[in-house]
Amino acid sequence: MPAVRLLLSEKRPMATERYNPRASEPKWQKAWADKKLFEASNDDPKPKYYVLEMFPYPSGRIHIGHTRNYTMGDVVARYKRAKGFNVLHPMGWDAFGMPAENAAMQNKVHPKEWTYQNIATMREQLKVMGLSLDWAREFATCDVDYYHRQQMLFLDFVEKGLVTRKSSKVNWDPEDMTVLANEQVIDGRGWRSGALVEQRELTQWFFKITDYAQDLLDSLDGLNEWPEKVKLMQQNWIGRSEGLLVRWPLASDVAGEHELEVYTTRPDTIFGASFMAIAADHPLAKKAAETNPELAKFIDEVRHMGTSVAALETAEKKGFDTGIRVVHPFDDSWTLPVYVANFVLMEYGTGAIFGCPAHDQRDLDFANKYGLPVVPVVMPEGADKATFQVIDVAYTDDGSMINSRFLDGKSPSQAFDEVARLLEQKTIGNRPMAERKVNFRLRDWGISRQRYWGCPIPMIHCEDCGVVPVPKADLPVKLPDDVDFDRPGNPLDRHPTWRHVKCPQCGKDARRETDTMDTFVDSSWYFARFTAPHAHEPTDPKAANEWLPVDQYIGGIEHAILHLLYSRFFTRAMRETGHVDLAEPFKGLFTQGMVVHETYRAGSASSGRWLAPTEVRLEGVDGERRAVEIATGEAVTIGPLEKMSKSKKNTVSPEDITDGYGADTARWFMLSDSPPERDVEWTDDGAAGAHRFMQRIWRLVSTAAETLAGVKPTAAADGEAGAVSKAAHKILKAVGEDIEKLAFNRAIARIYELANALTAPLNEVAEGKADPALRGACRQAVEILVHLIAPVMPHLAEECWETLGGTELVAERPWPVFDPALVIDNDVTYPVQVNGKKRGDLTIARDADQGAVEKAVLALDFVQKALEGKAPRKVIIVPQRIVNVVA
RNA sequence: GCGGGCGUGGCGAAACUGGUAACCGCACAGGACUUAAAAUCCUGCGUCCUCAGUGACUUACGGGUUCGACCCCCGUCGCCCGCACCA
Repeated sequence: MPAVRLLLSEKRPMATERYNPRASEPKWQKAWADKKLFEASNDDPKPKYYVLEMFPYPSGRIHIGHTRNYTMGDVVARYKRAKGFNVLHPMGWDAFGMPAENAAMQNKVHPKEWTYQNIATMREQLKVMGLSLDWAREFATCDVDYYHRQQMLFLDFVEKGLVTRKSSKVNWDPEDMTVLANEQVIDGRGWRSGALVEQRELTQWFFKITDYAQDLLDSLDGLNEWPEKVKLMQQNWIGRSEGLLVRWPLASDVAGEHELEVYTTRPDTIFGASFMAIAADHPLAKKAAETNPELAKFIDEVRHMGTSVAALETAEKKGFDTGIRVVHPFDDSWTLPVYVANFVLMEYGTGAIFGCPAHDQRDLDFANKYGLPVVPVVMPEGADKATFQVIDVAYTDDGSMINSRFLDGKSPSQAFDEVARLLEQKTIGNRPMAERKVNFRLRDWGISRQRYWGCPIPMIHCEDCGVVPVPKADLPVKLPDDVDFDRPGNPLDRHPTWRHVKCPQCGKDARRETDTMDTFVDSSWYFARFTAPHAHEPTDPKAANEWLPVDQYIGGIEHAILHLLYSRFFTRAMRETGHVDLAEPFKGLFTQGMVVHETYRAGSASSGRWLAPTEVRLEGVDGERRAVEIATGEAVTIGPLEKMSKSKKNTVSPEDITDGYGADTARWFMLSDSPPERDVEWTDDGAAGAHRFMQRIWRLVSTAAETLAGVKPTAAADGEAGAVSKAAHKILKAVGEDIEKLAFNRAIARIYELANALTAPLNEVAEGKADPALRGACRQAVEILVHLIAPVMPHLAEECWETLGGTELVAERPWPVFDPALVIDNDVTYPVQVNGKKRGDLTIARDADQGAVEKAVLALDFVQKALEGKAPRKVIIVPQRIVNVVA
């Protein structure tokens, strides 16, 4: 091959060899690393910029979705660095979690070994991408060094009263002998074992996130660089509601109880009440069941139904009359029955409600089933009080009160206030009959997991002293290495020695807490640790306060609620304990779309074998796309675009692209075309197109390097050279703005435009037809082009820059500055509309006043013709935009 | 059920948020170069028509507001996401 190439280059002196990314990319990566260009200093006086992508779980290999995420962050990091910021762009590993233990059980490999091997593999994969990461700050959450600090934080939180231990209902997998998160329960069964999940009462550790519910809700308003969608999701998750606690007197005492407390957001409908409903595990229900075997049986049934999520969704409303009666707060002669109902949850409010069938669909379904009265108390404006009735659709809108005695005629909100005011004055058992109460859907965060591969909770159980924190001097509580996974359950629990420890208070034999922390704890503060990853304390407050908040956080929408909410809570808790001095960790948030790919099945679309893209050949026949299985030659059904997954085999690995085309092509393709928040479809054609463009840039620049050698870059204002300079400066401005807005697809479209605009002038230069002004303008434009591609195709940019004679690296050069005079044209071309339809153009001096524009427009042929000699009714001139003549 | 989003050429999309609808790319078609192919370069590419114009139509569909609507308002249809017996 070398001989042929030599021949070619002799024949065409300007021809250049194709750019070879496989040779160039490692060279430039080494050059950046040697100069430590991406290692951020905590003492740099430049303004800071912290860009962070959600760190990966070391599952085995980097997924193409990861590379899209990190490429976006990298473009921002490289751009901000060029703009003169001190950029922090770190990377680490969210390394604790179930998959490592599952691997241990299946493949007899220690979770630690499995995890660190995966990290080593994935780190190398990331390095191939040429990301401008500060590897000096790398850590994994399973490093003792990291979880040591997490234990310190935990103890600080305990001291501040931010941690509690309480009993709560959990999903328990009896086969794996562990607690499952709600997401891990599928149709009532454990996602791994397939065993029927039980509800168990377990004593667990909780972070008191509910203490911050109001603040977490209120502060969403200030997060103006967050997607509205994410804020809304968090708002719904926190779920604030304003209502009234109402204490209803029991008609007669039940085992010493003489009131029933309910929570309602609709006290205005109190005269529409027709029954009370309490949860199956409400104390009153339990007491009533003691003397009522039928009721006990019903409660048992409800409990069992409750375990299956699927059953819950379709369950019909069921109730059981306890025989207990309550008295209406406004009418001593009015009693209402108390039911145990399957749709009332003990976890929300007080576990008891009053049912107002006319204005709540569930209550209505229930009332209709059990023949309870349905009395409308709110009617829509204009309805007739005498005839308005509710049959099987509850009325939940606004209106005016009816059938409600002294409330009649008021609005529901007036009635709400009136009921609250009156009941607050009445008393029952020395307490007011009602009080206003804000309720949240948000629950405290249960962090106990009966797992090995997590951060040990640094607490000790002593028979005499109770639960005692591990003294800070004794930290870290290290995970023992000698564990076995032969049996299900938590290996820490059955370890021969690990759990035995002396009580730090009394010195007697005690035992360690064997639960470990939820892995969401690990990811709730890693962004703060990056600011001083080697500090002895969890943070170096000075460094943390200087770097934080993260200016731009980028990751998947799947973390919209849990991870982001927990991190917001953690930052507040860390502020409380003096580790940071801010509440909101992420100033800007961006949620990127997924990388999707077509799916292929041999034969049938519903049951055929899944085929990988590499097993399929695509062909176009009569404009129709068809697919054939390479091995068999048989027809393949092309399925819809789906998230890449192993089960559907529609995955493309980063190496598939980097091995052939190089990292720059992969980076460029993943950011072109689709807006970053939307899904992008991976196609071979698209990747090939990106690679073509990369070669085209190389040809353009290397040709220019020969013909423009020694030419001084100079902007021109007029003529052909002026057009080149204007194009370059306009696009320079636009690309900067687009990157600031993370509109990478638009930035890339602009770069294509610049390359297109430079092609003809550069040909002229190459053919020796260009004057000095054009040569200077072209030289400058090419240099701008190289800097514009640098954030996305950093290796190619370095190669180009070197070819142009640059001595520094592009990675250490400033972003070029556009000349404001060159981005405005002297002339404006107005589209001219007649009655709102475009009929032609008018090109006129930019500074022409409205009178001059109007005069020129009215003189145009097509305007004259349209007006038929009459005067226009109106001429609308929007400066620099458009002219509309109304005939 | 509740909350939110989206719908633009064959495809991914753009339109400075009320001012020329379709930038840029992919695919496709024609041409140049070549013995040939690849690569590269040039041209065309929303639909329709009396194949031409300063033409008609066109942003899911139907209305409205406006000099002017992909953008705002009302209604209909379709797709997607989140939460879900939350009182």
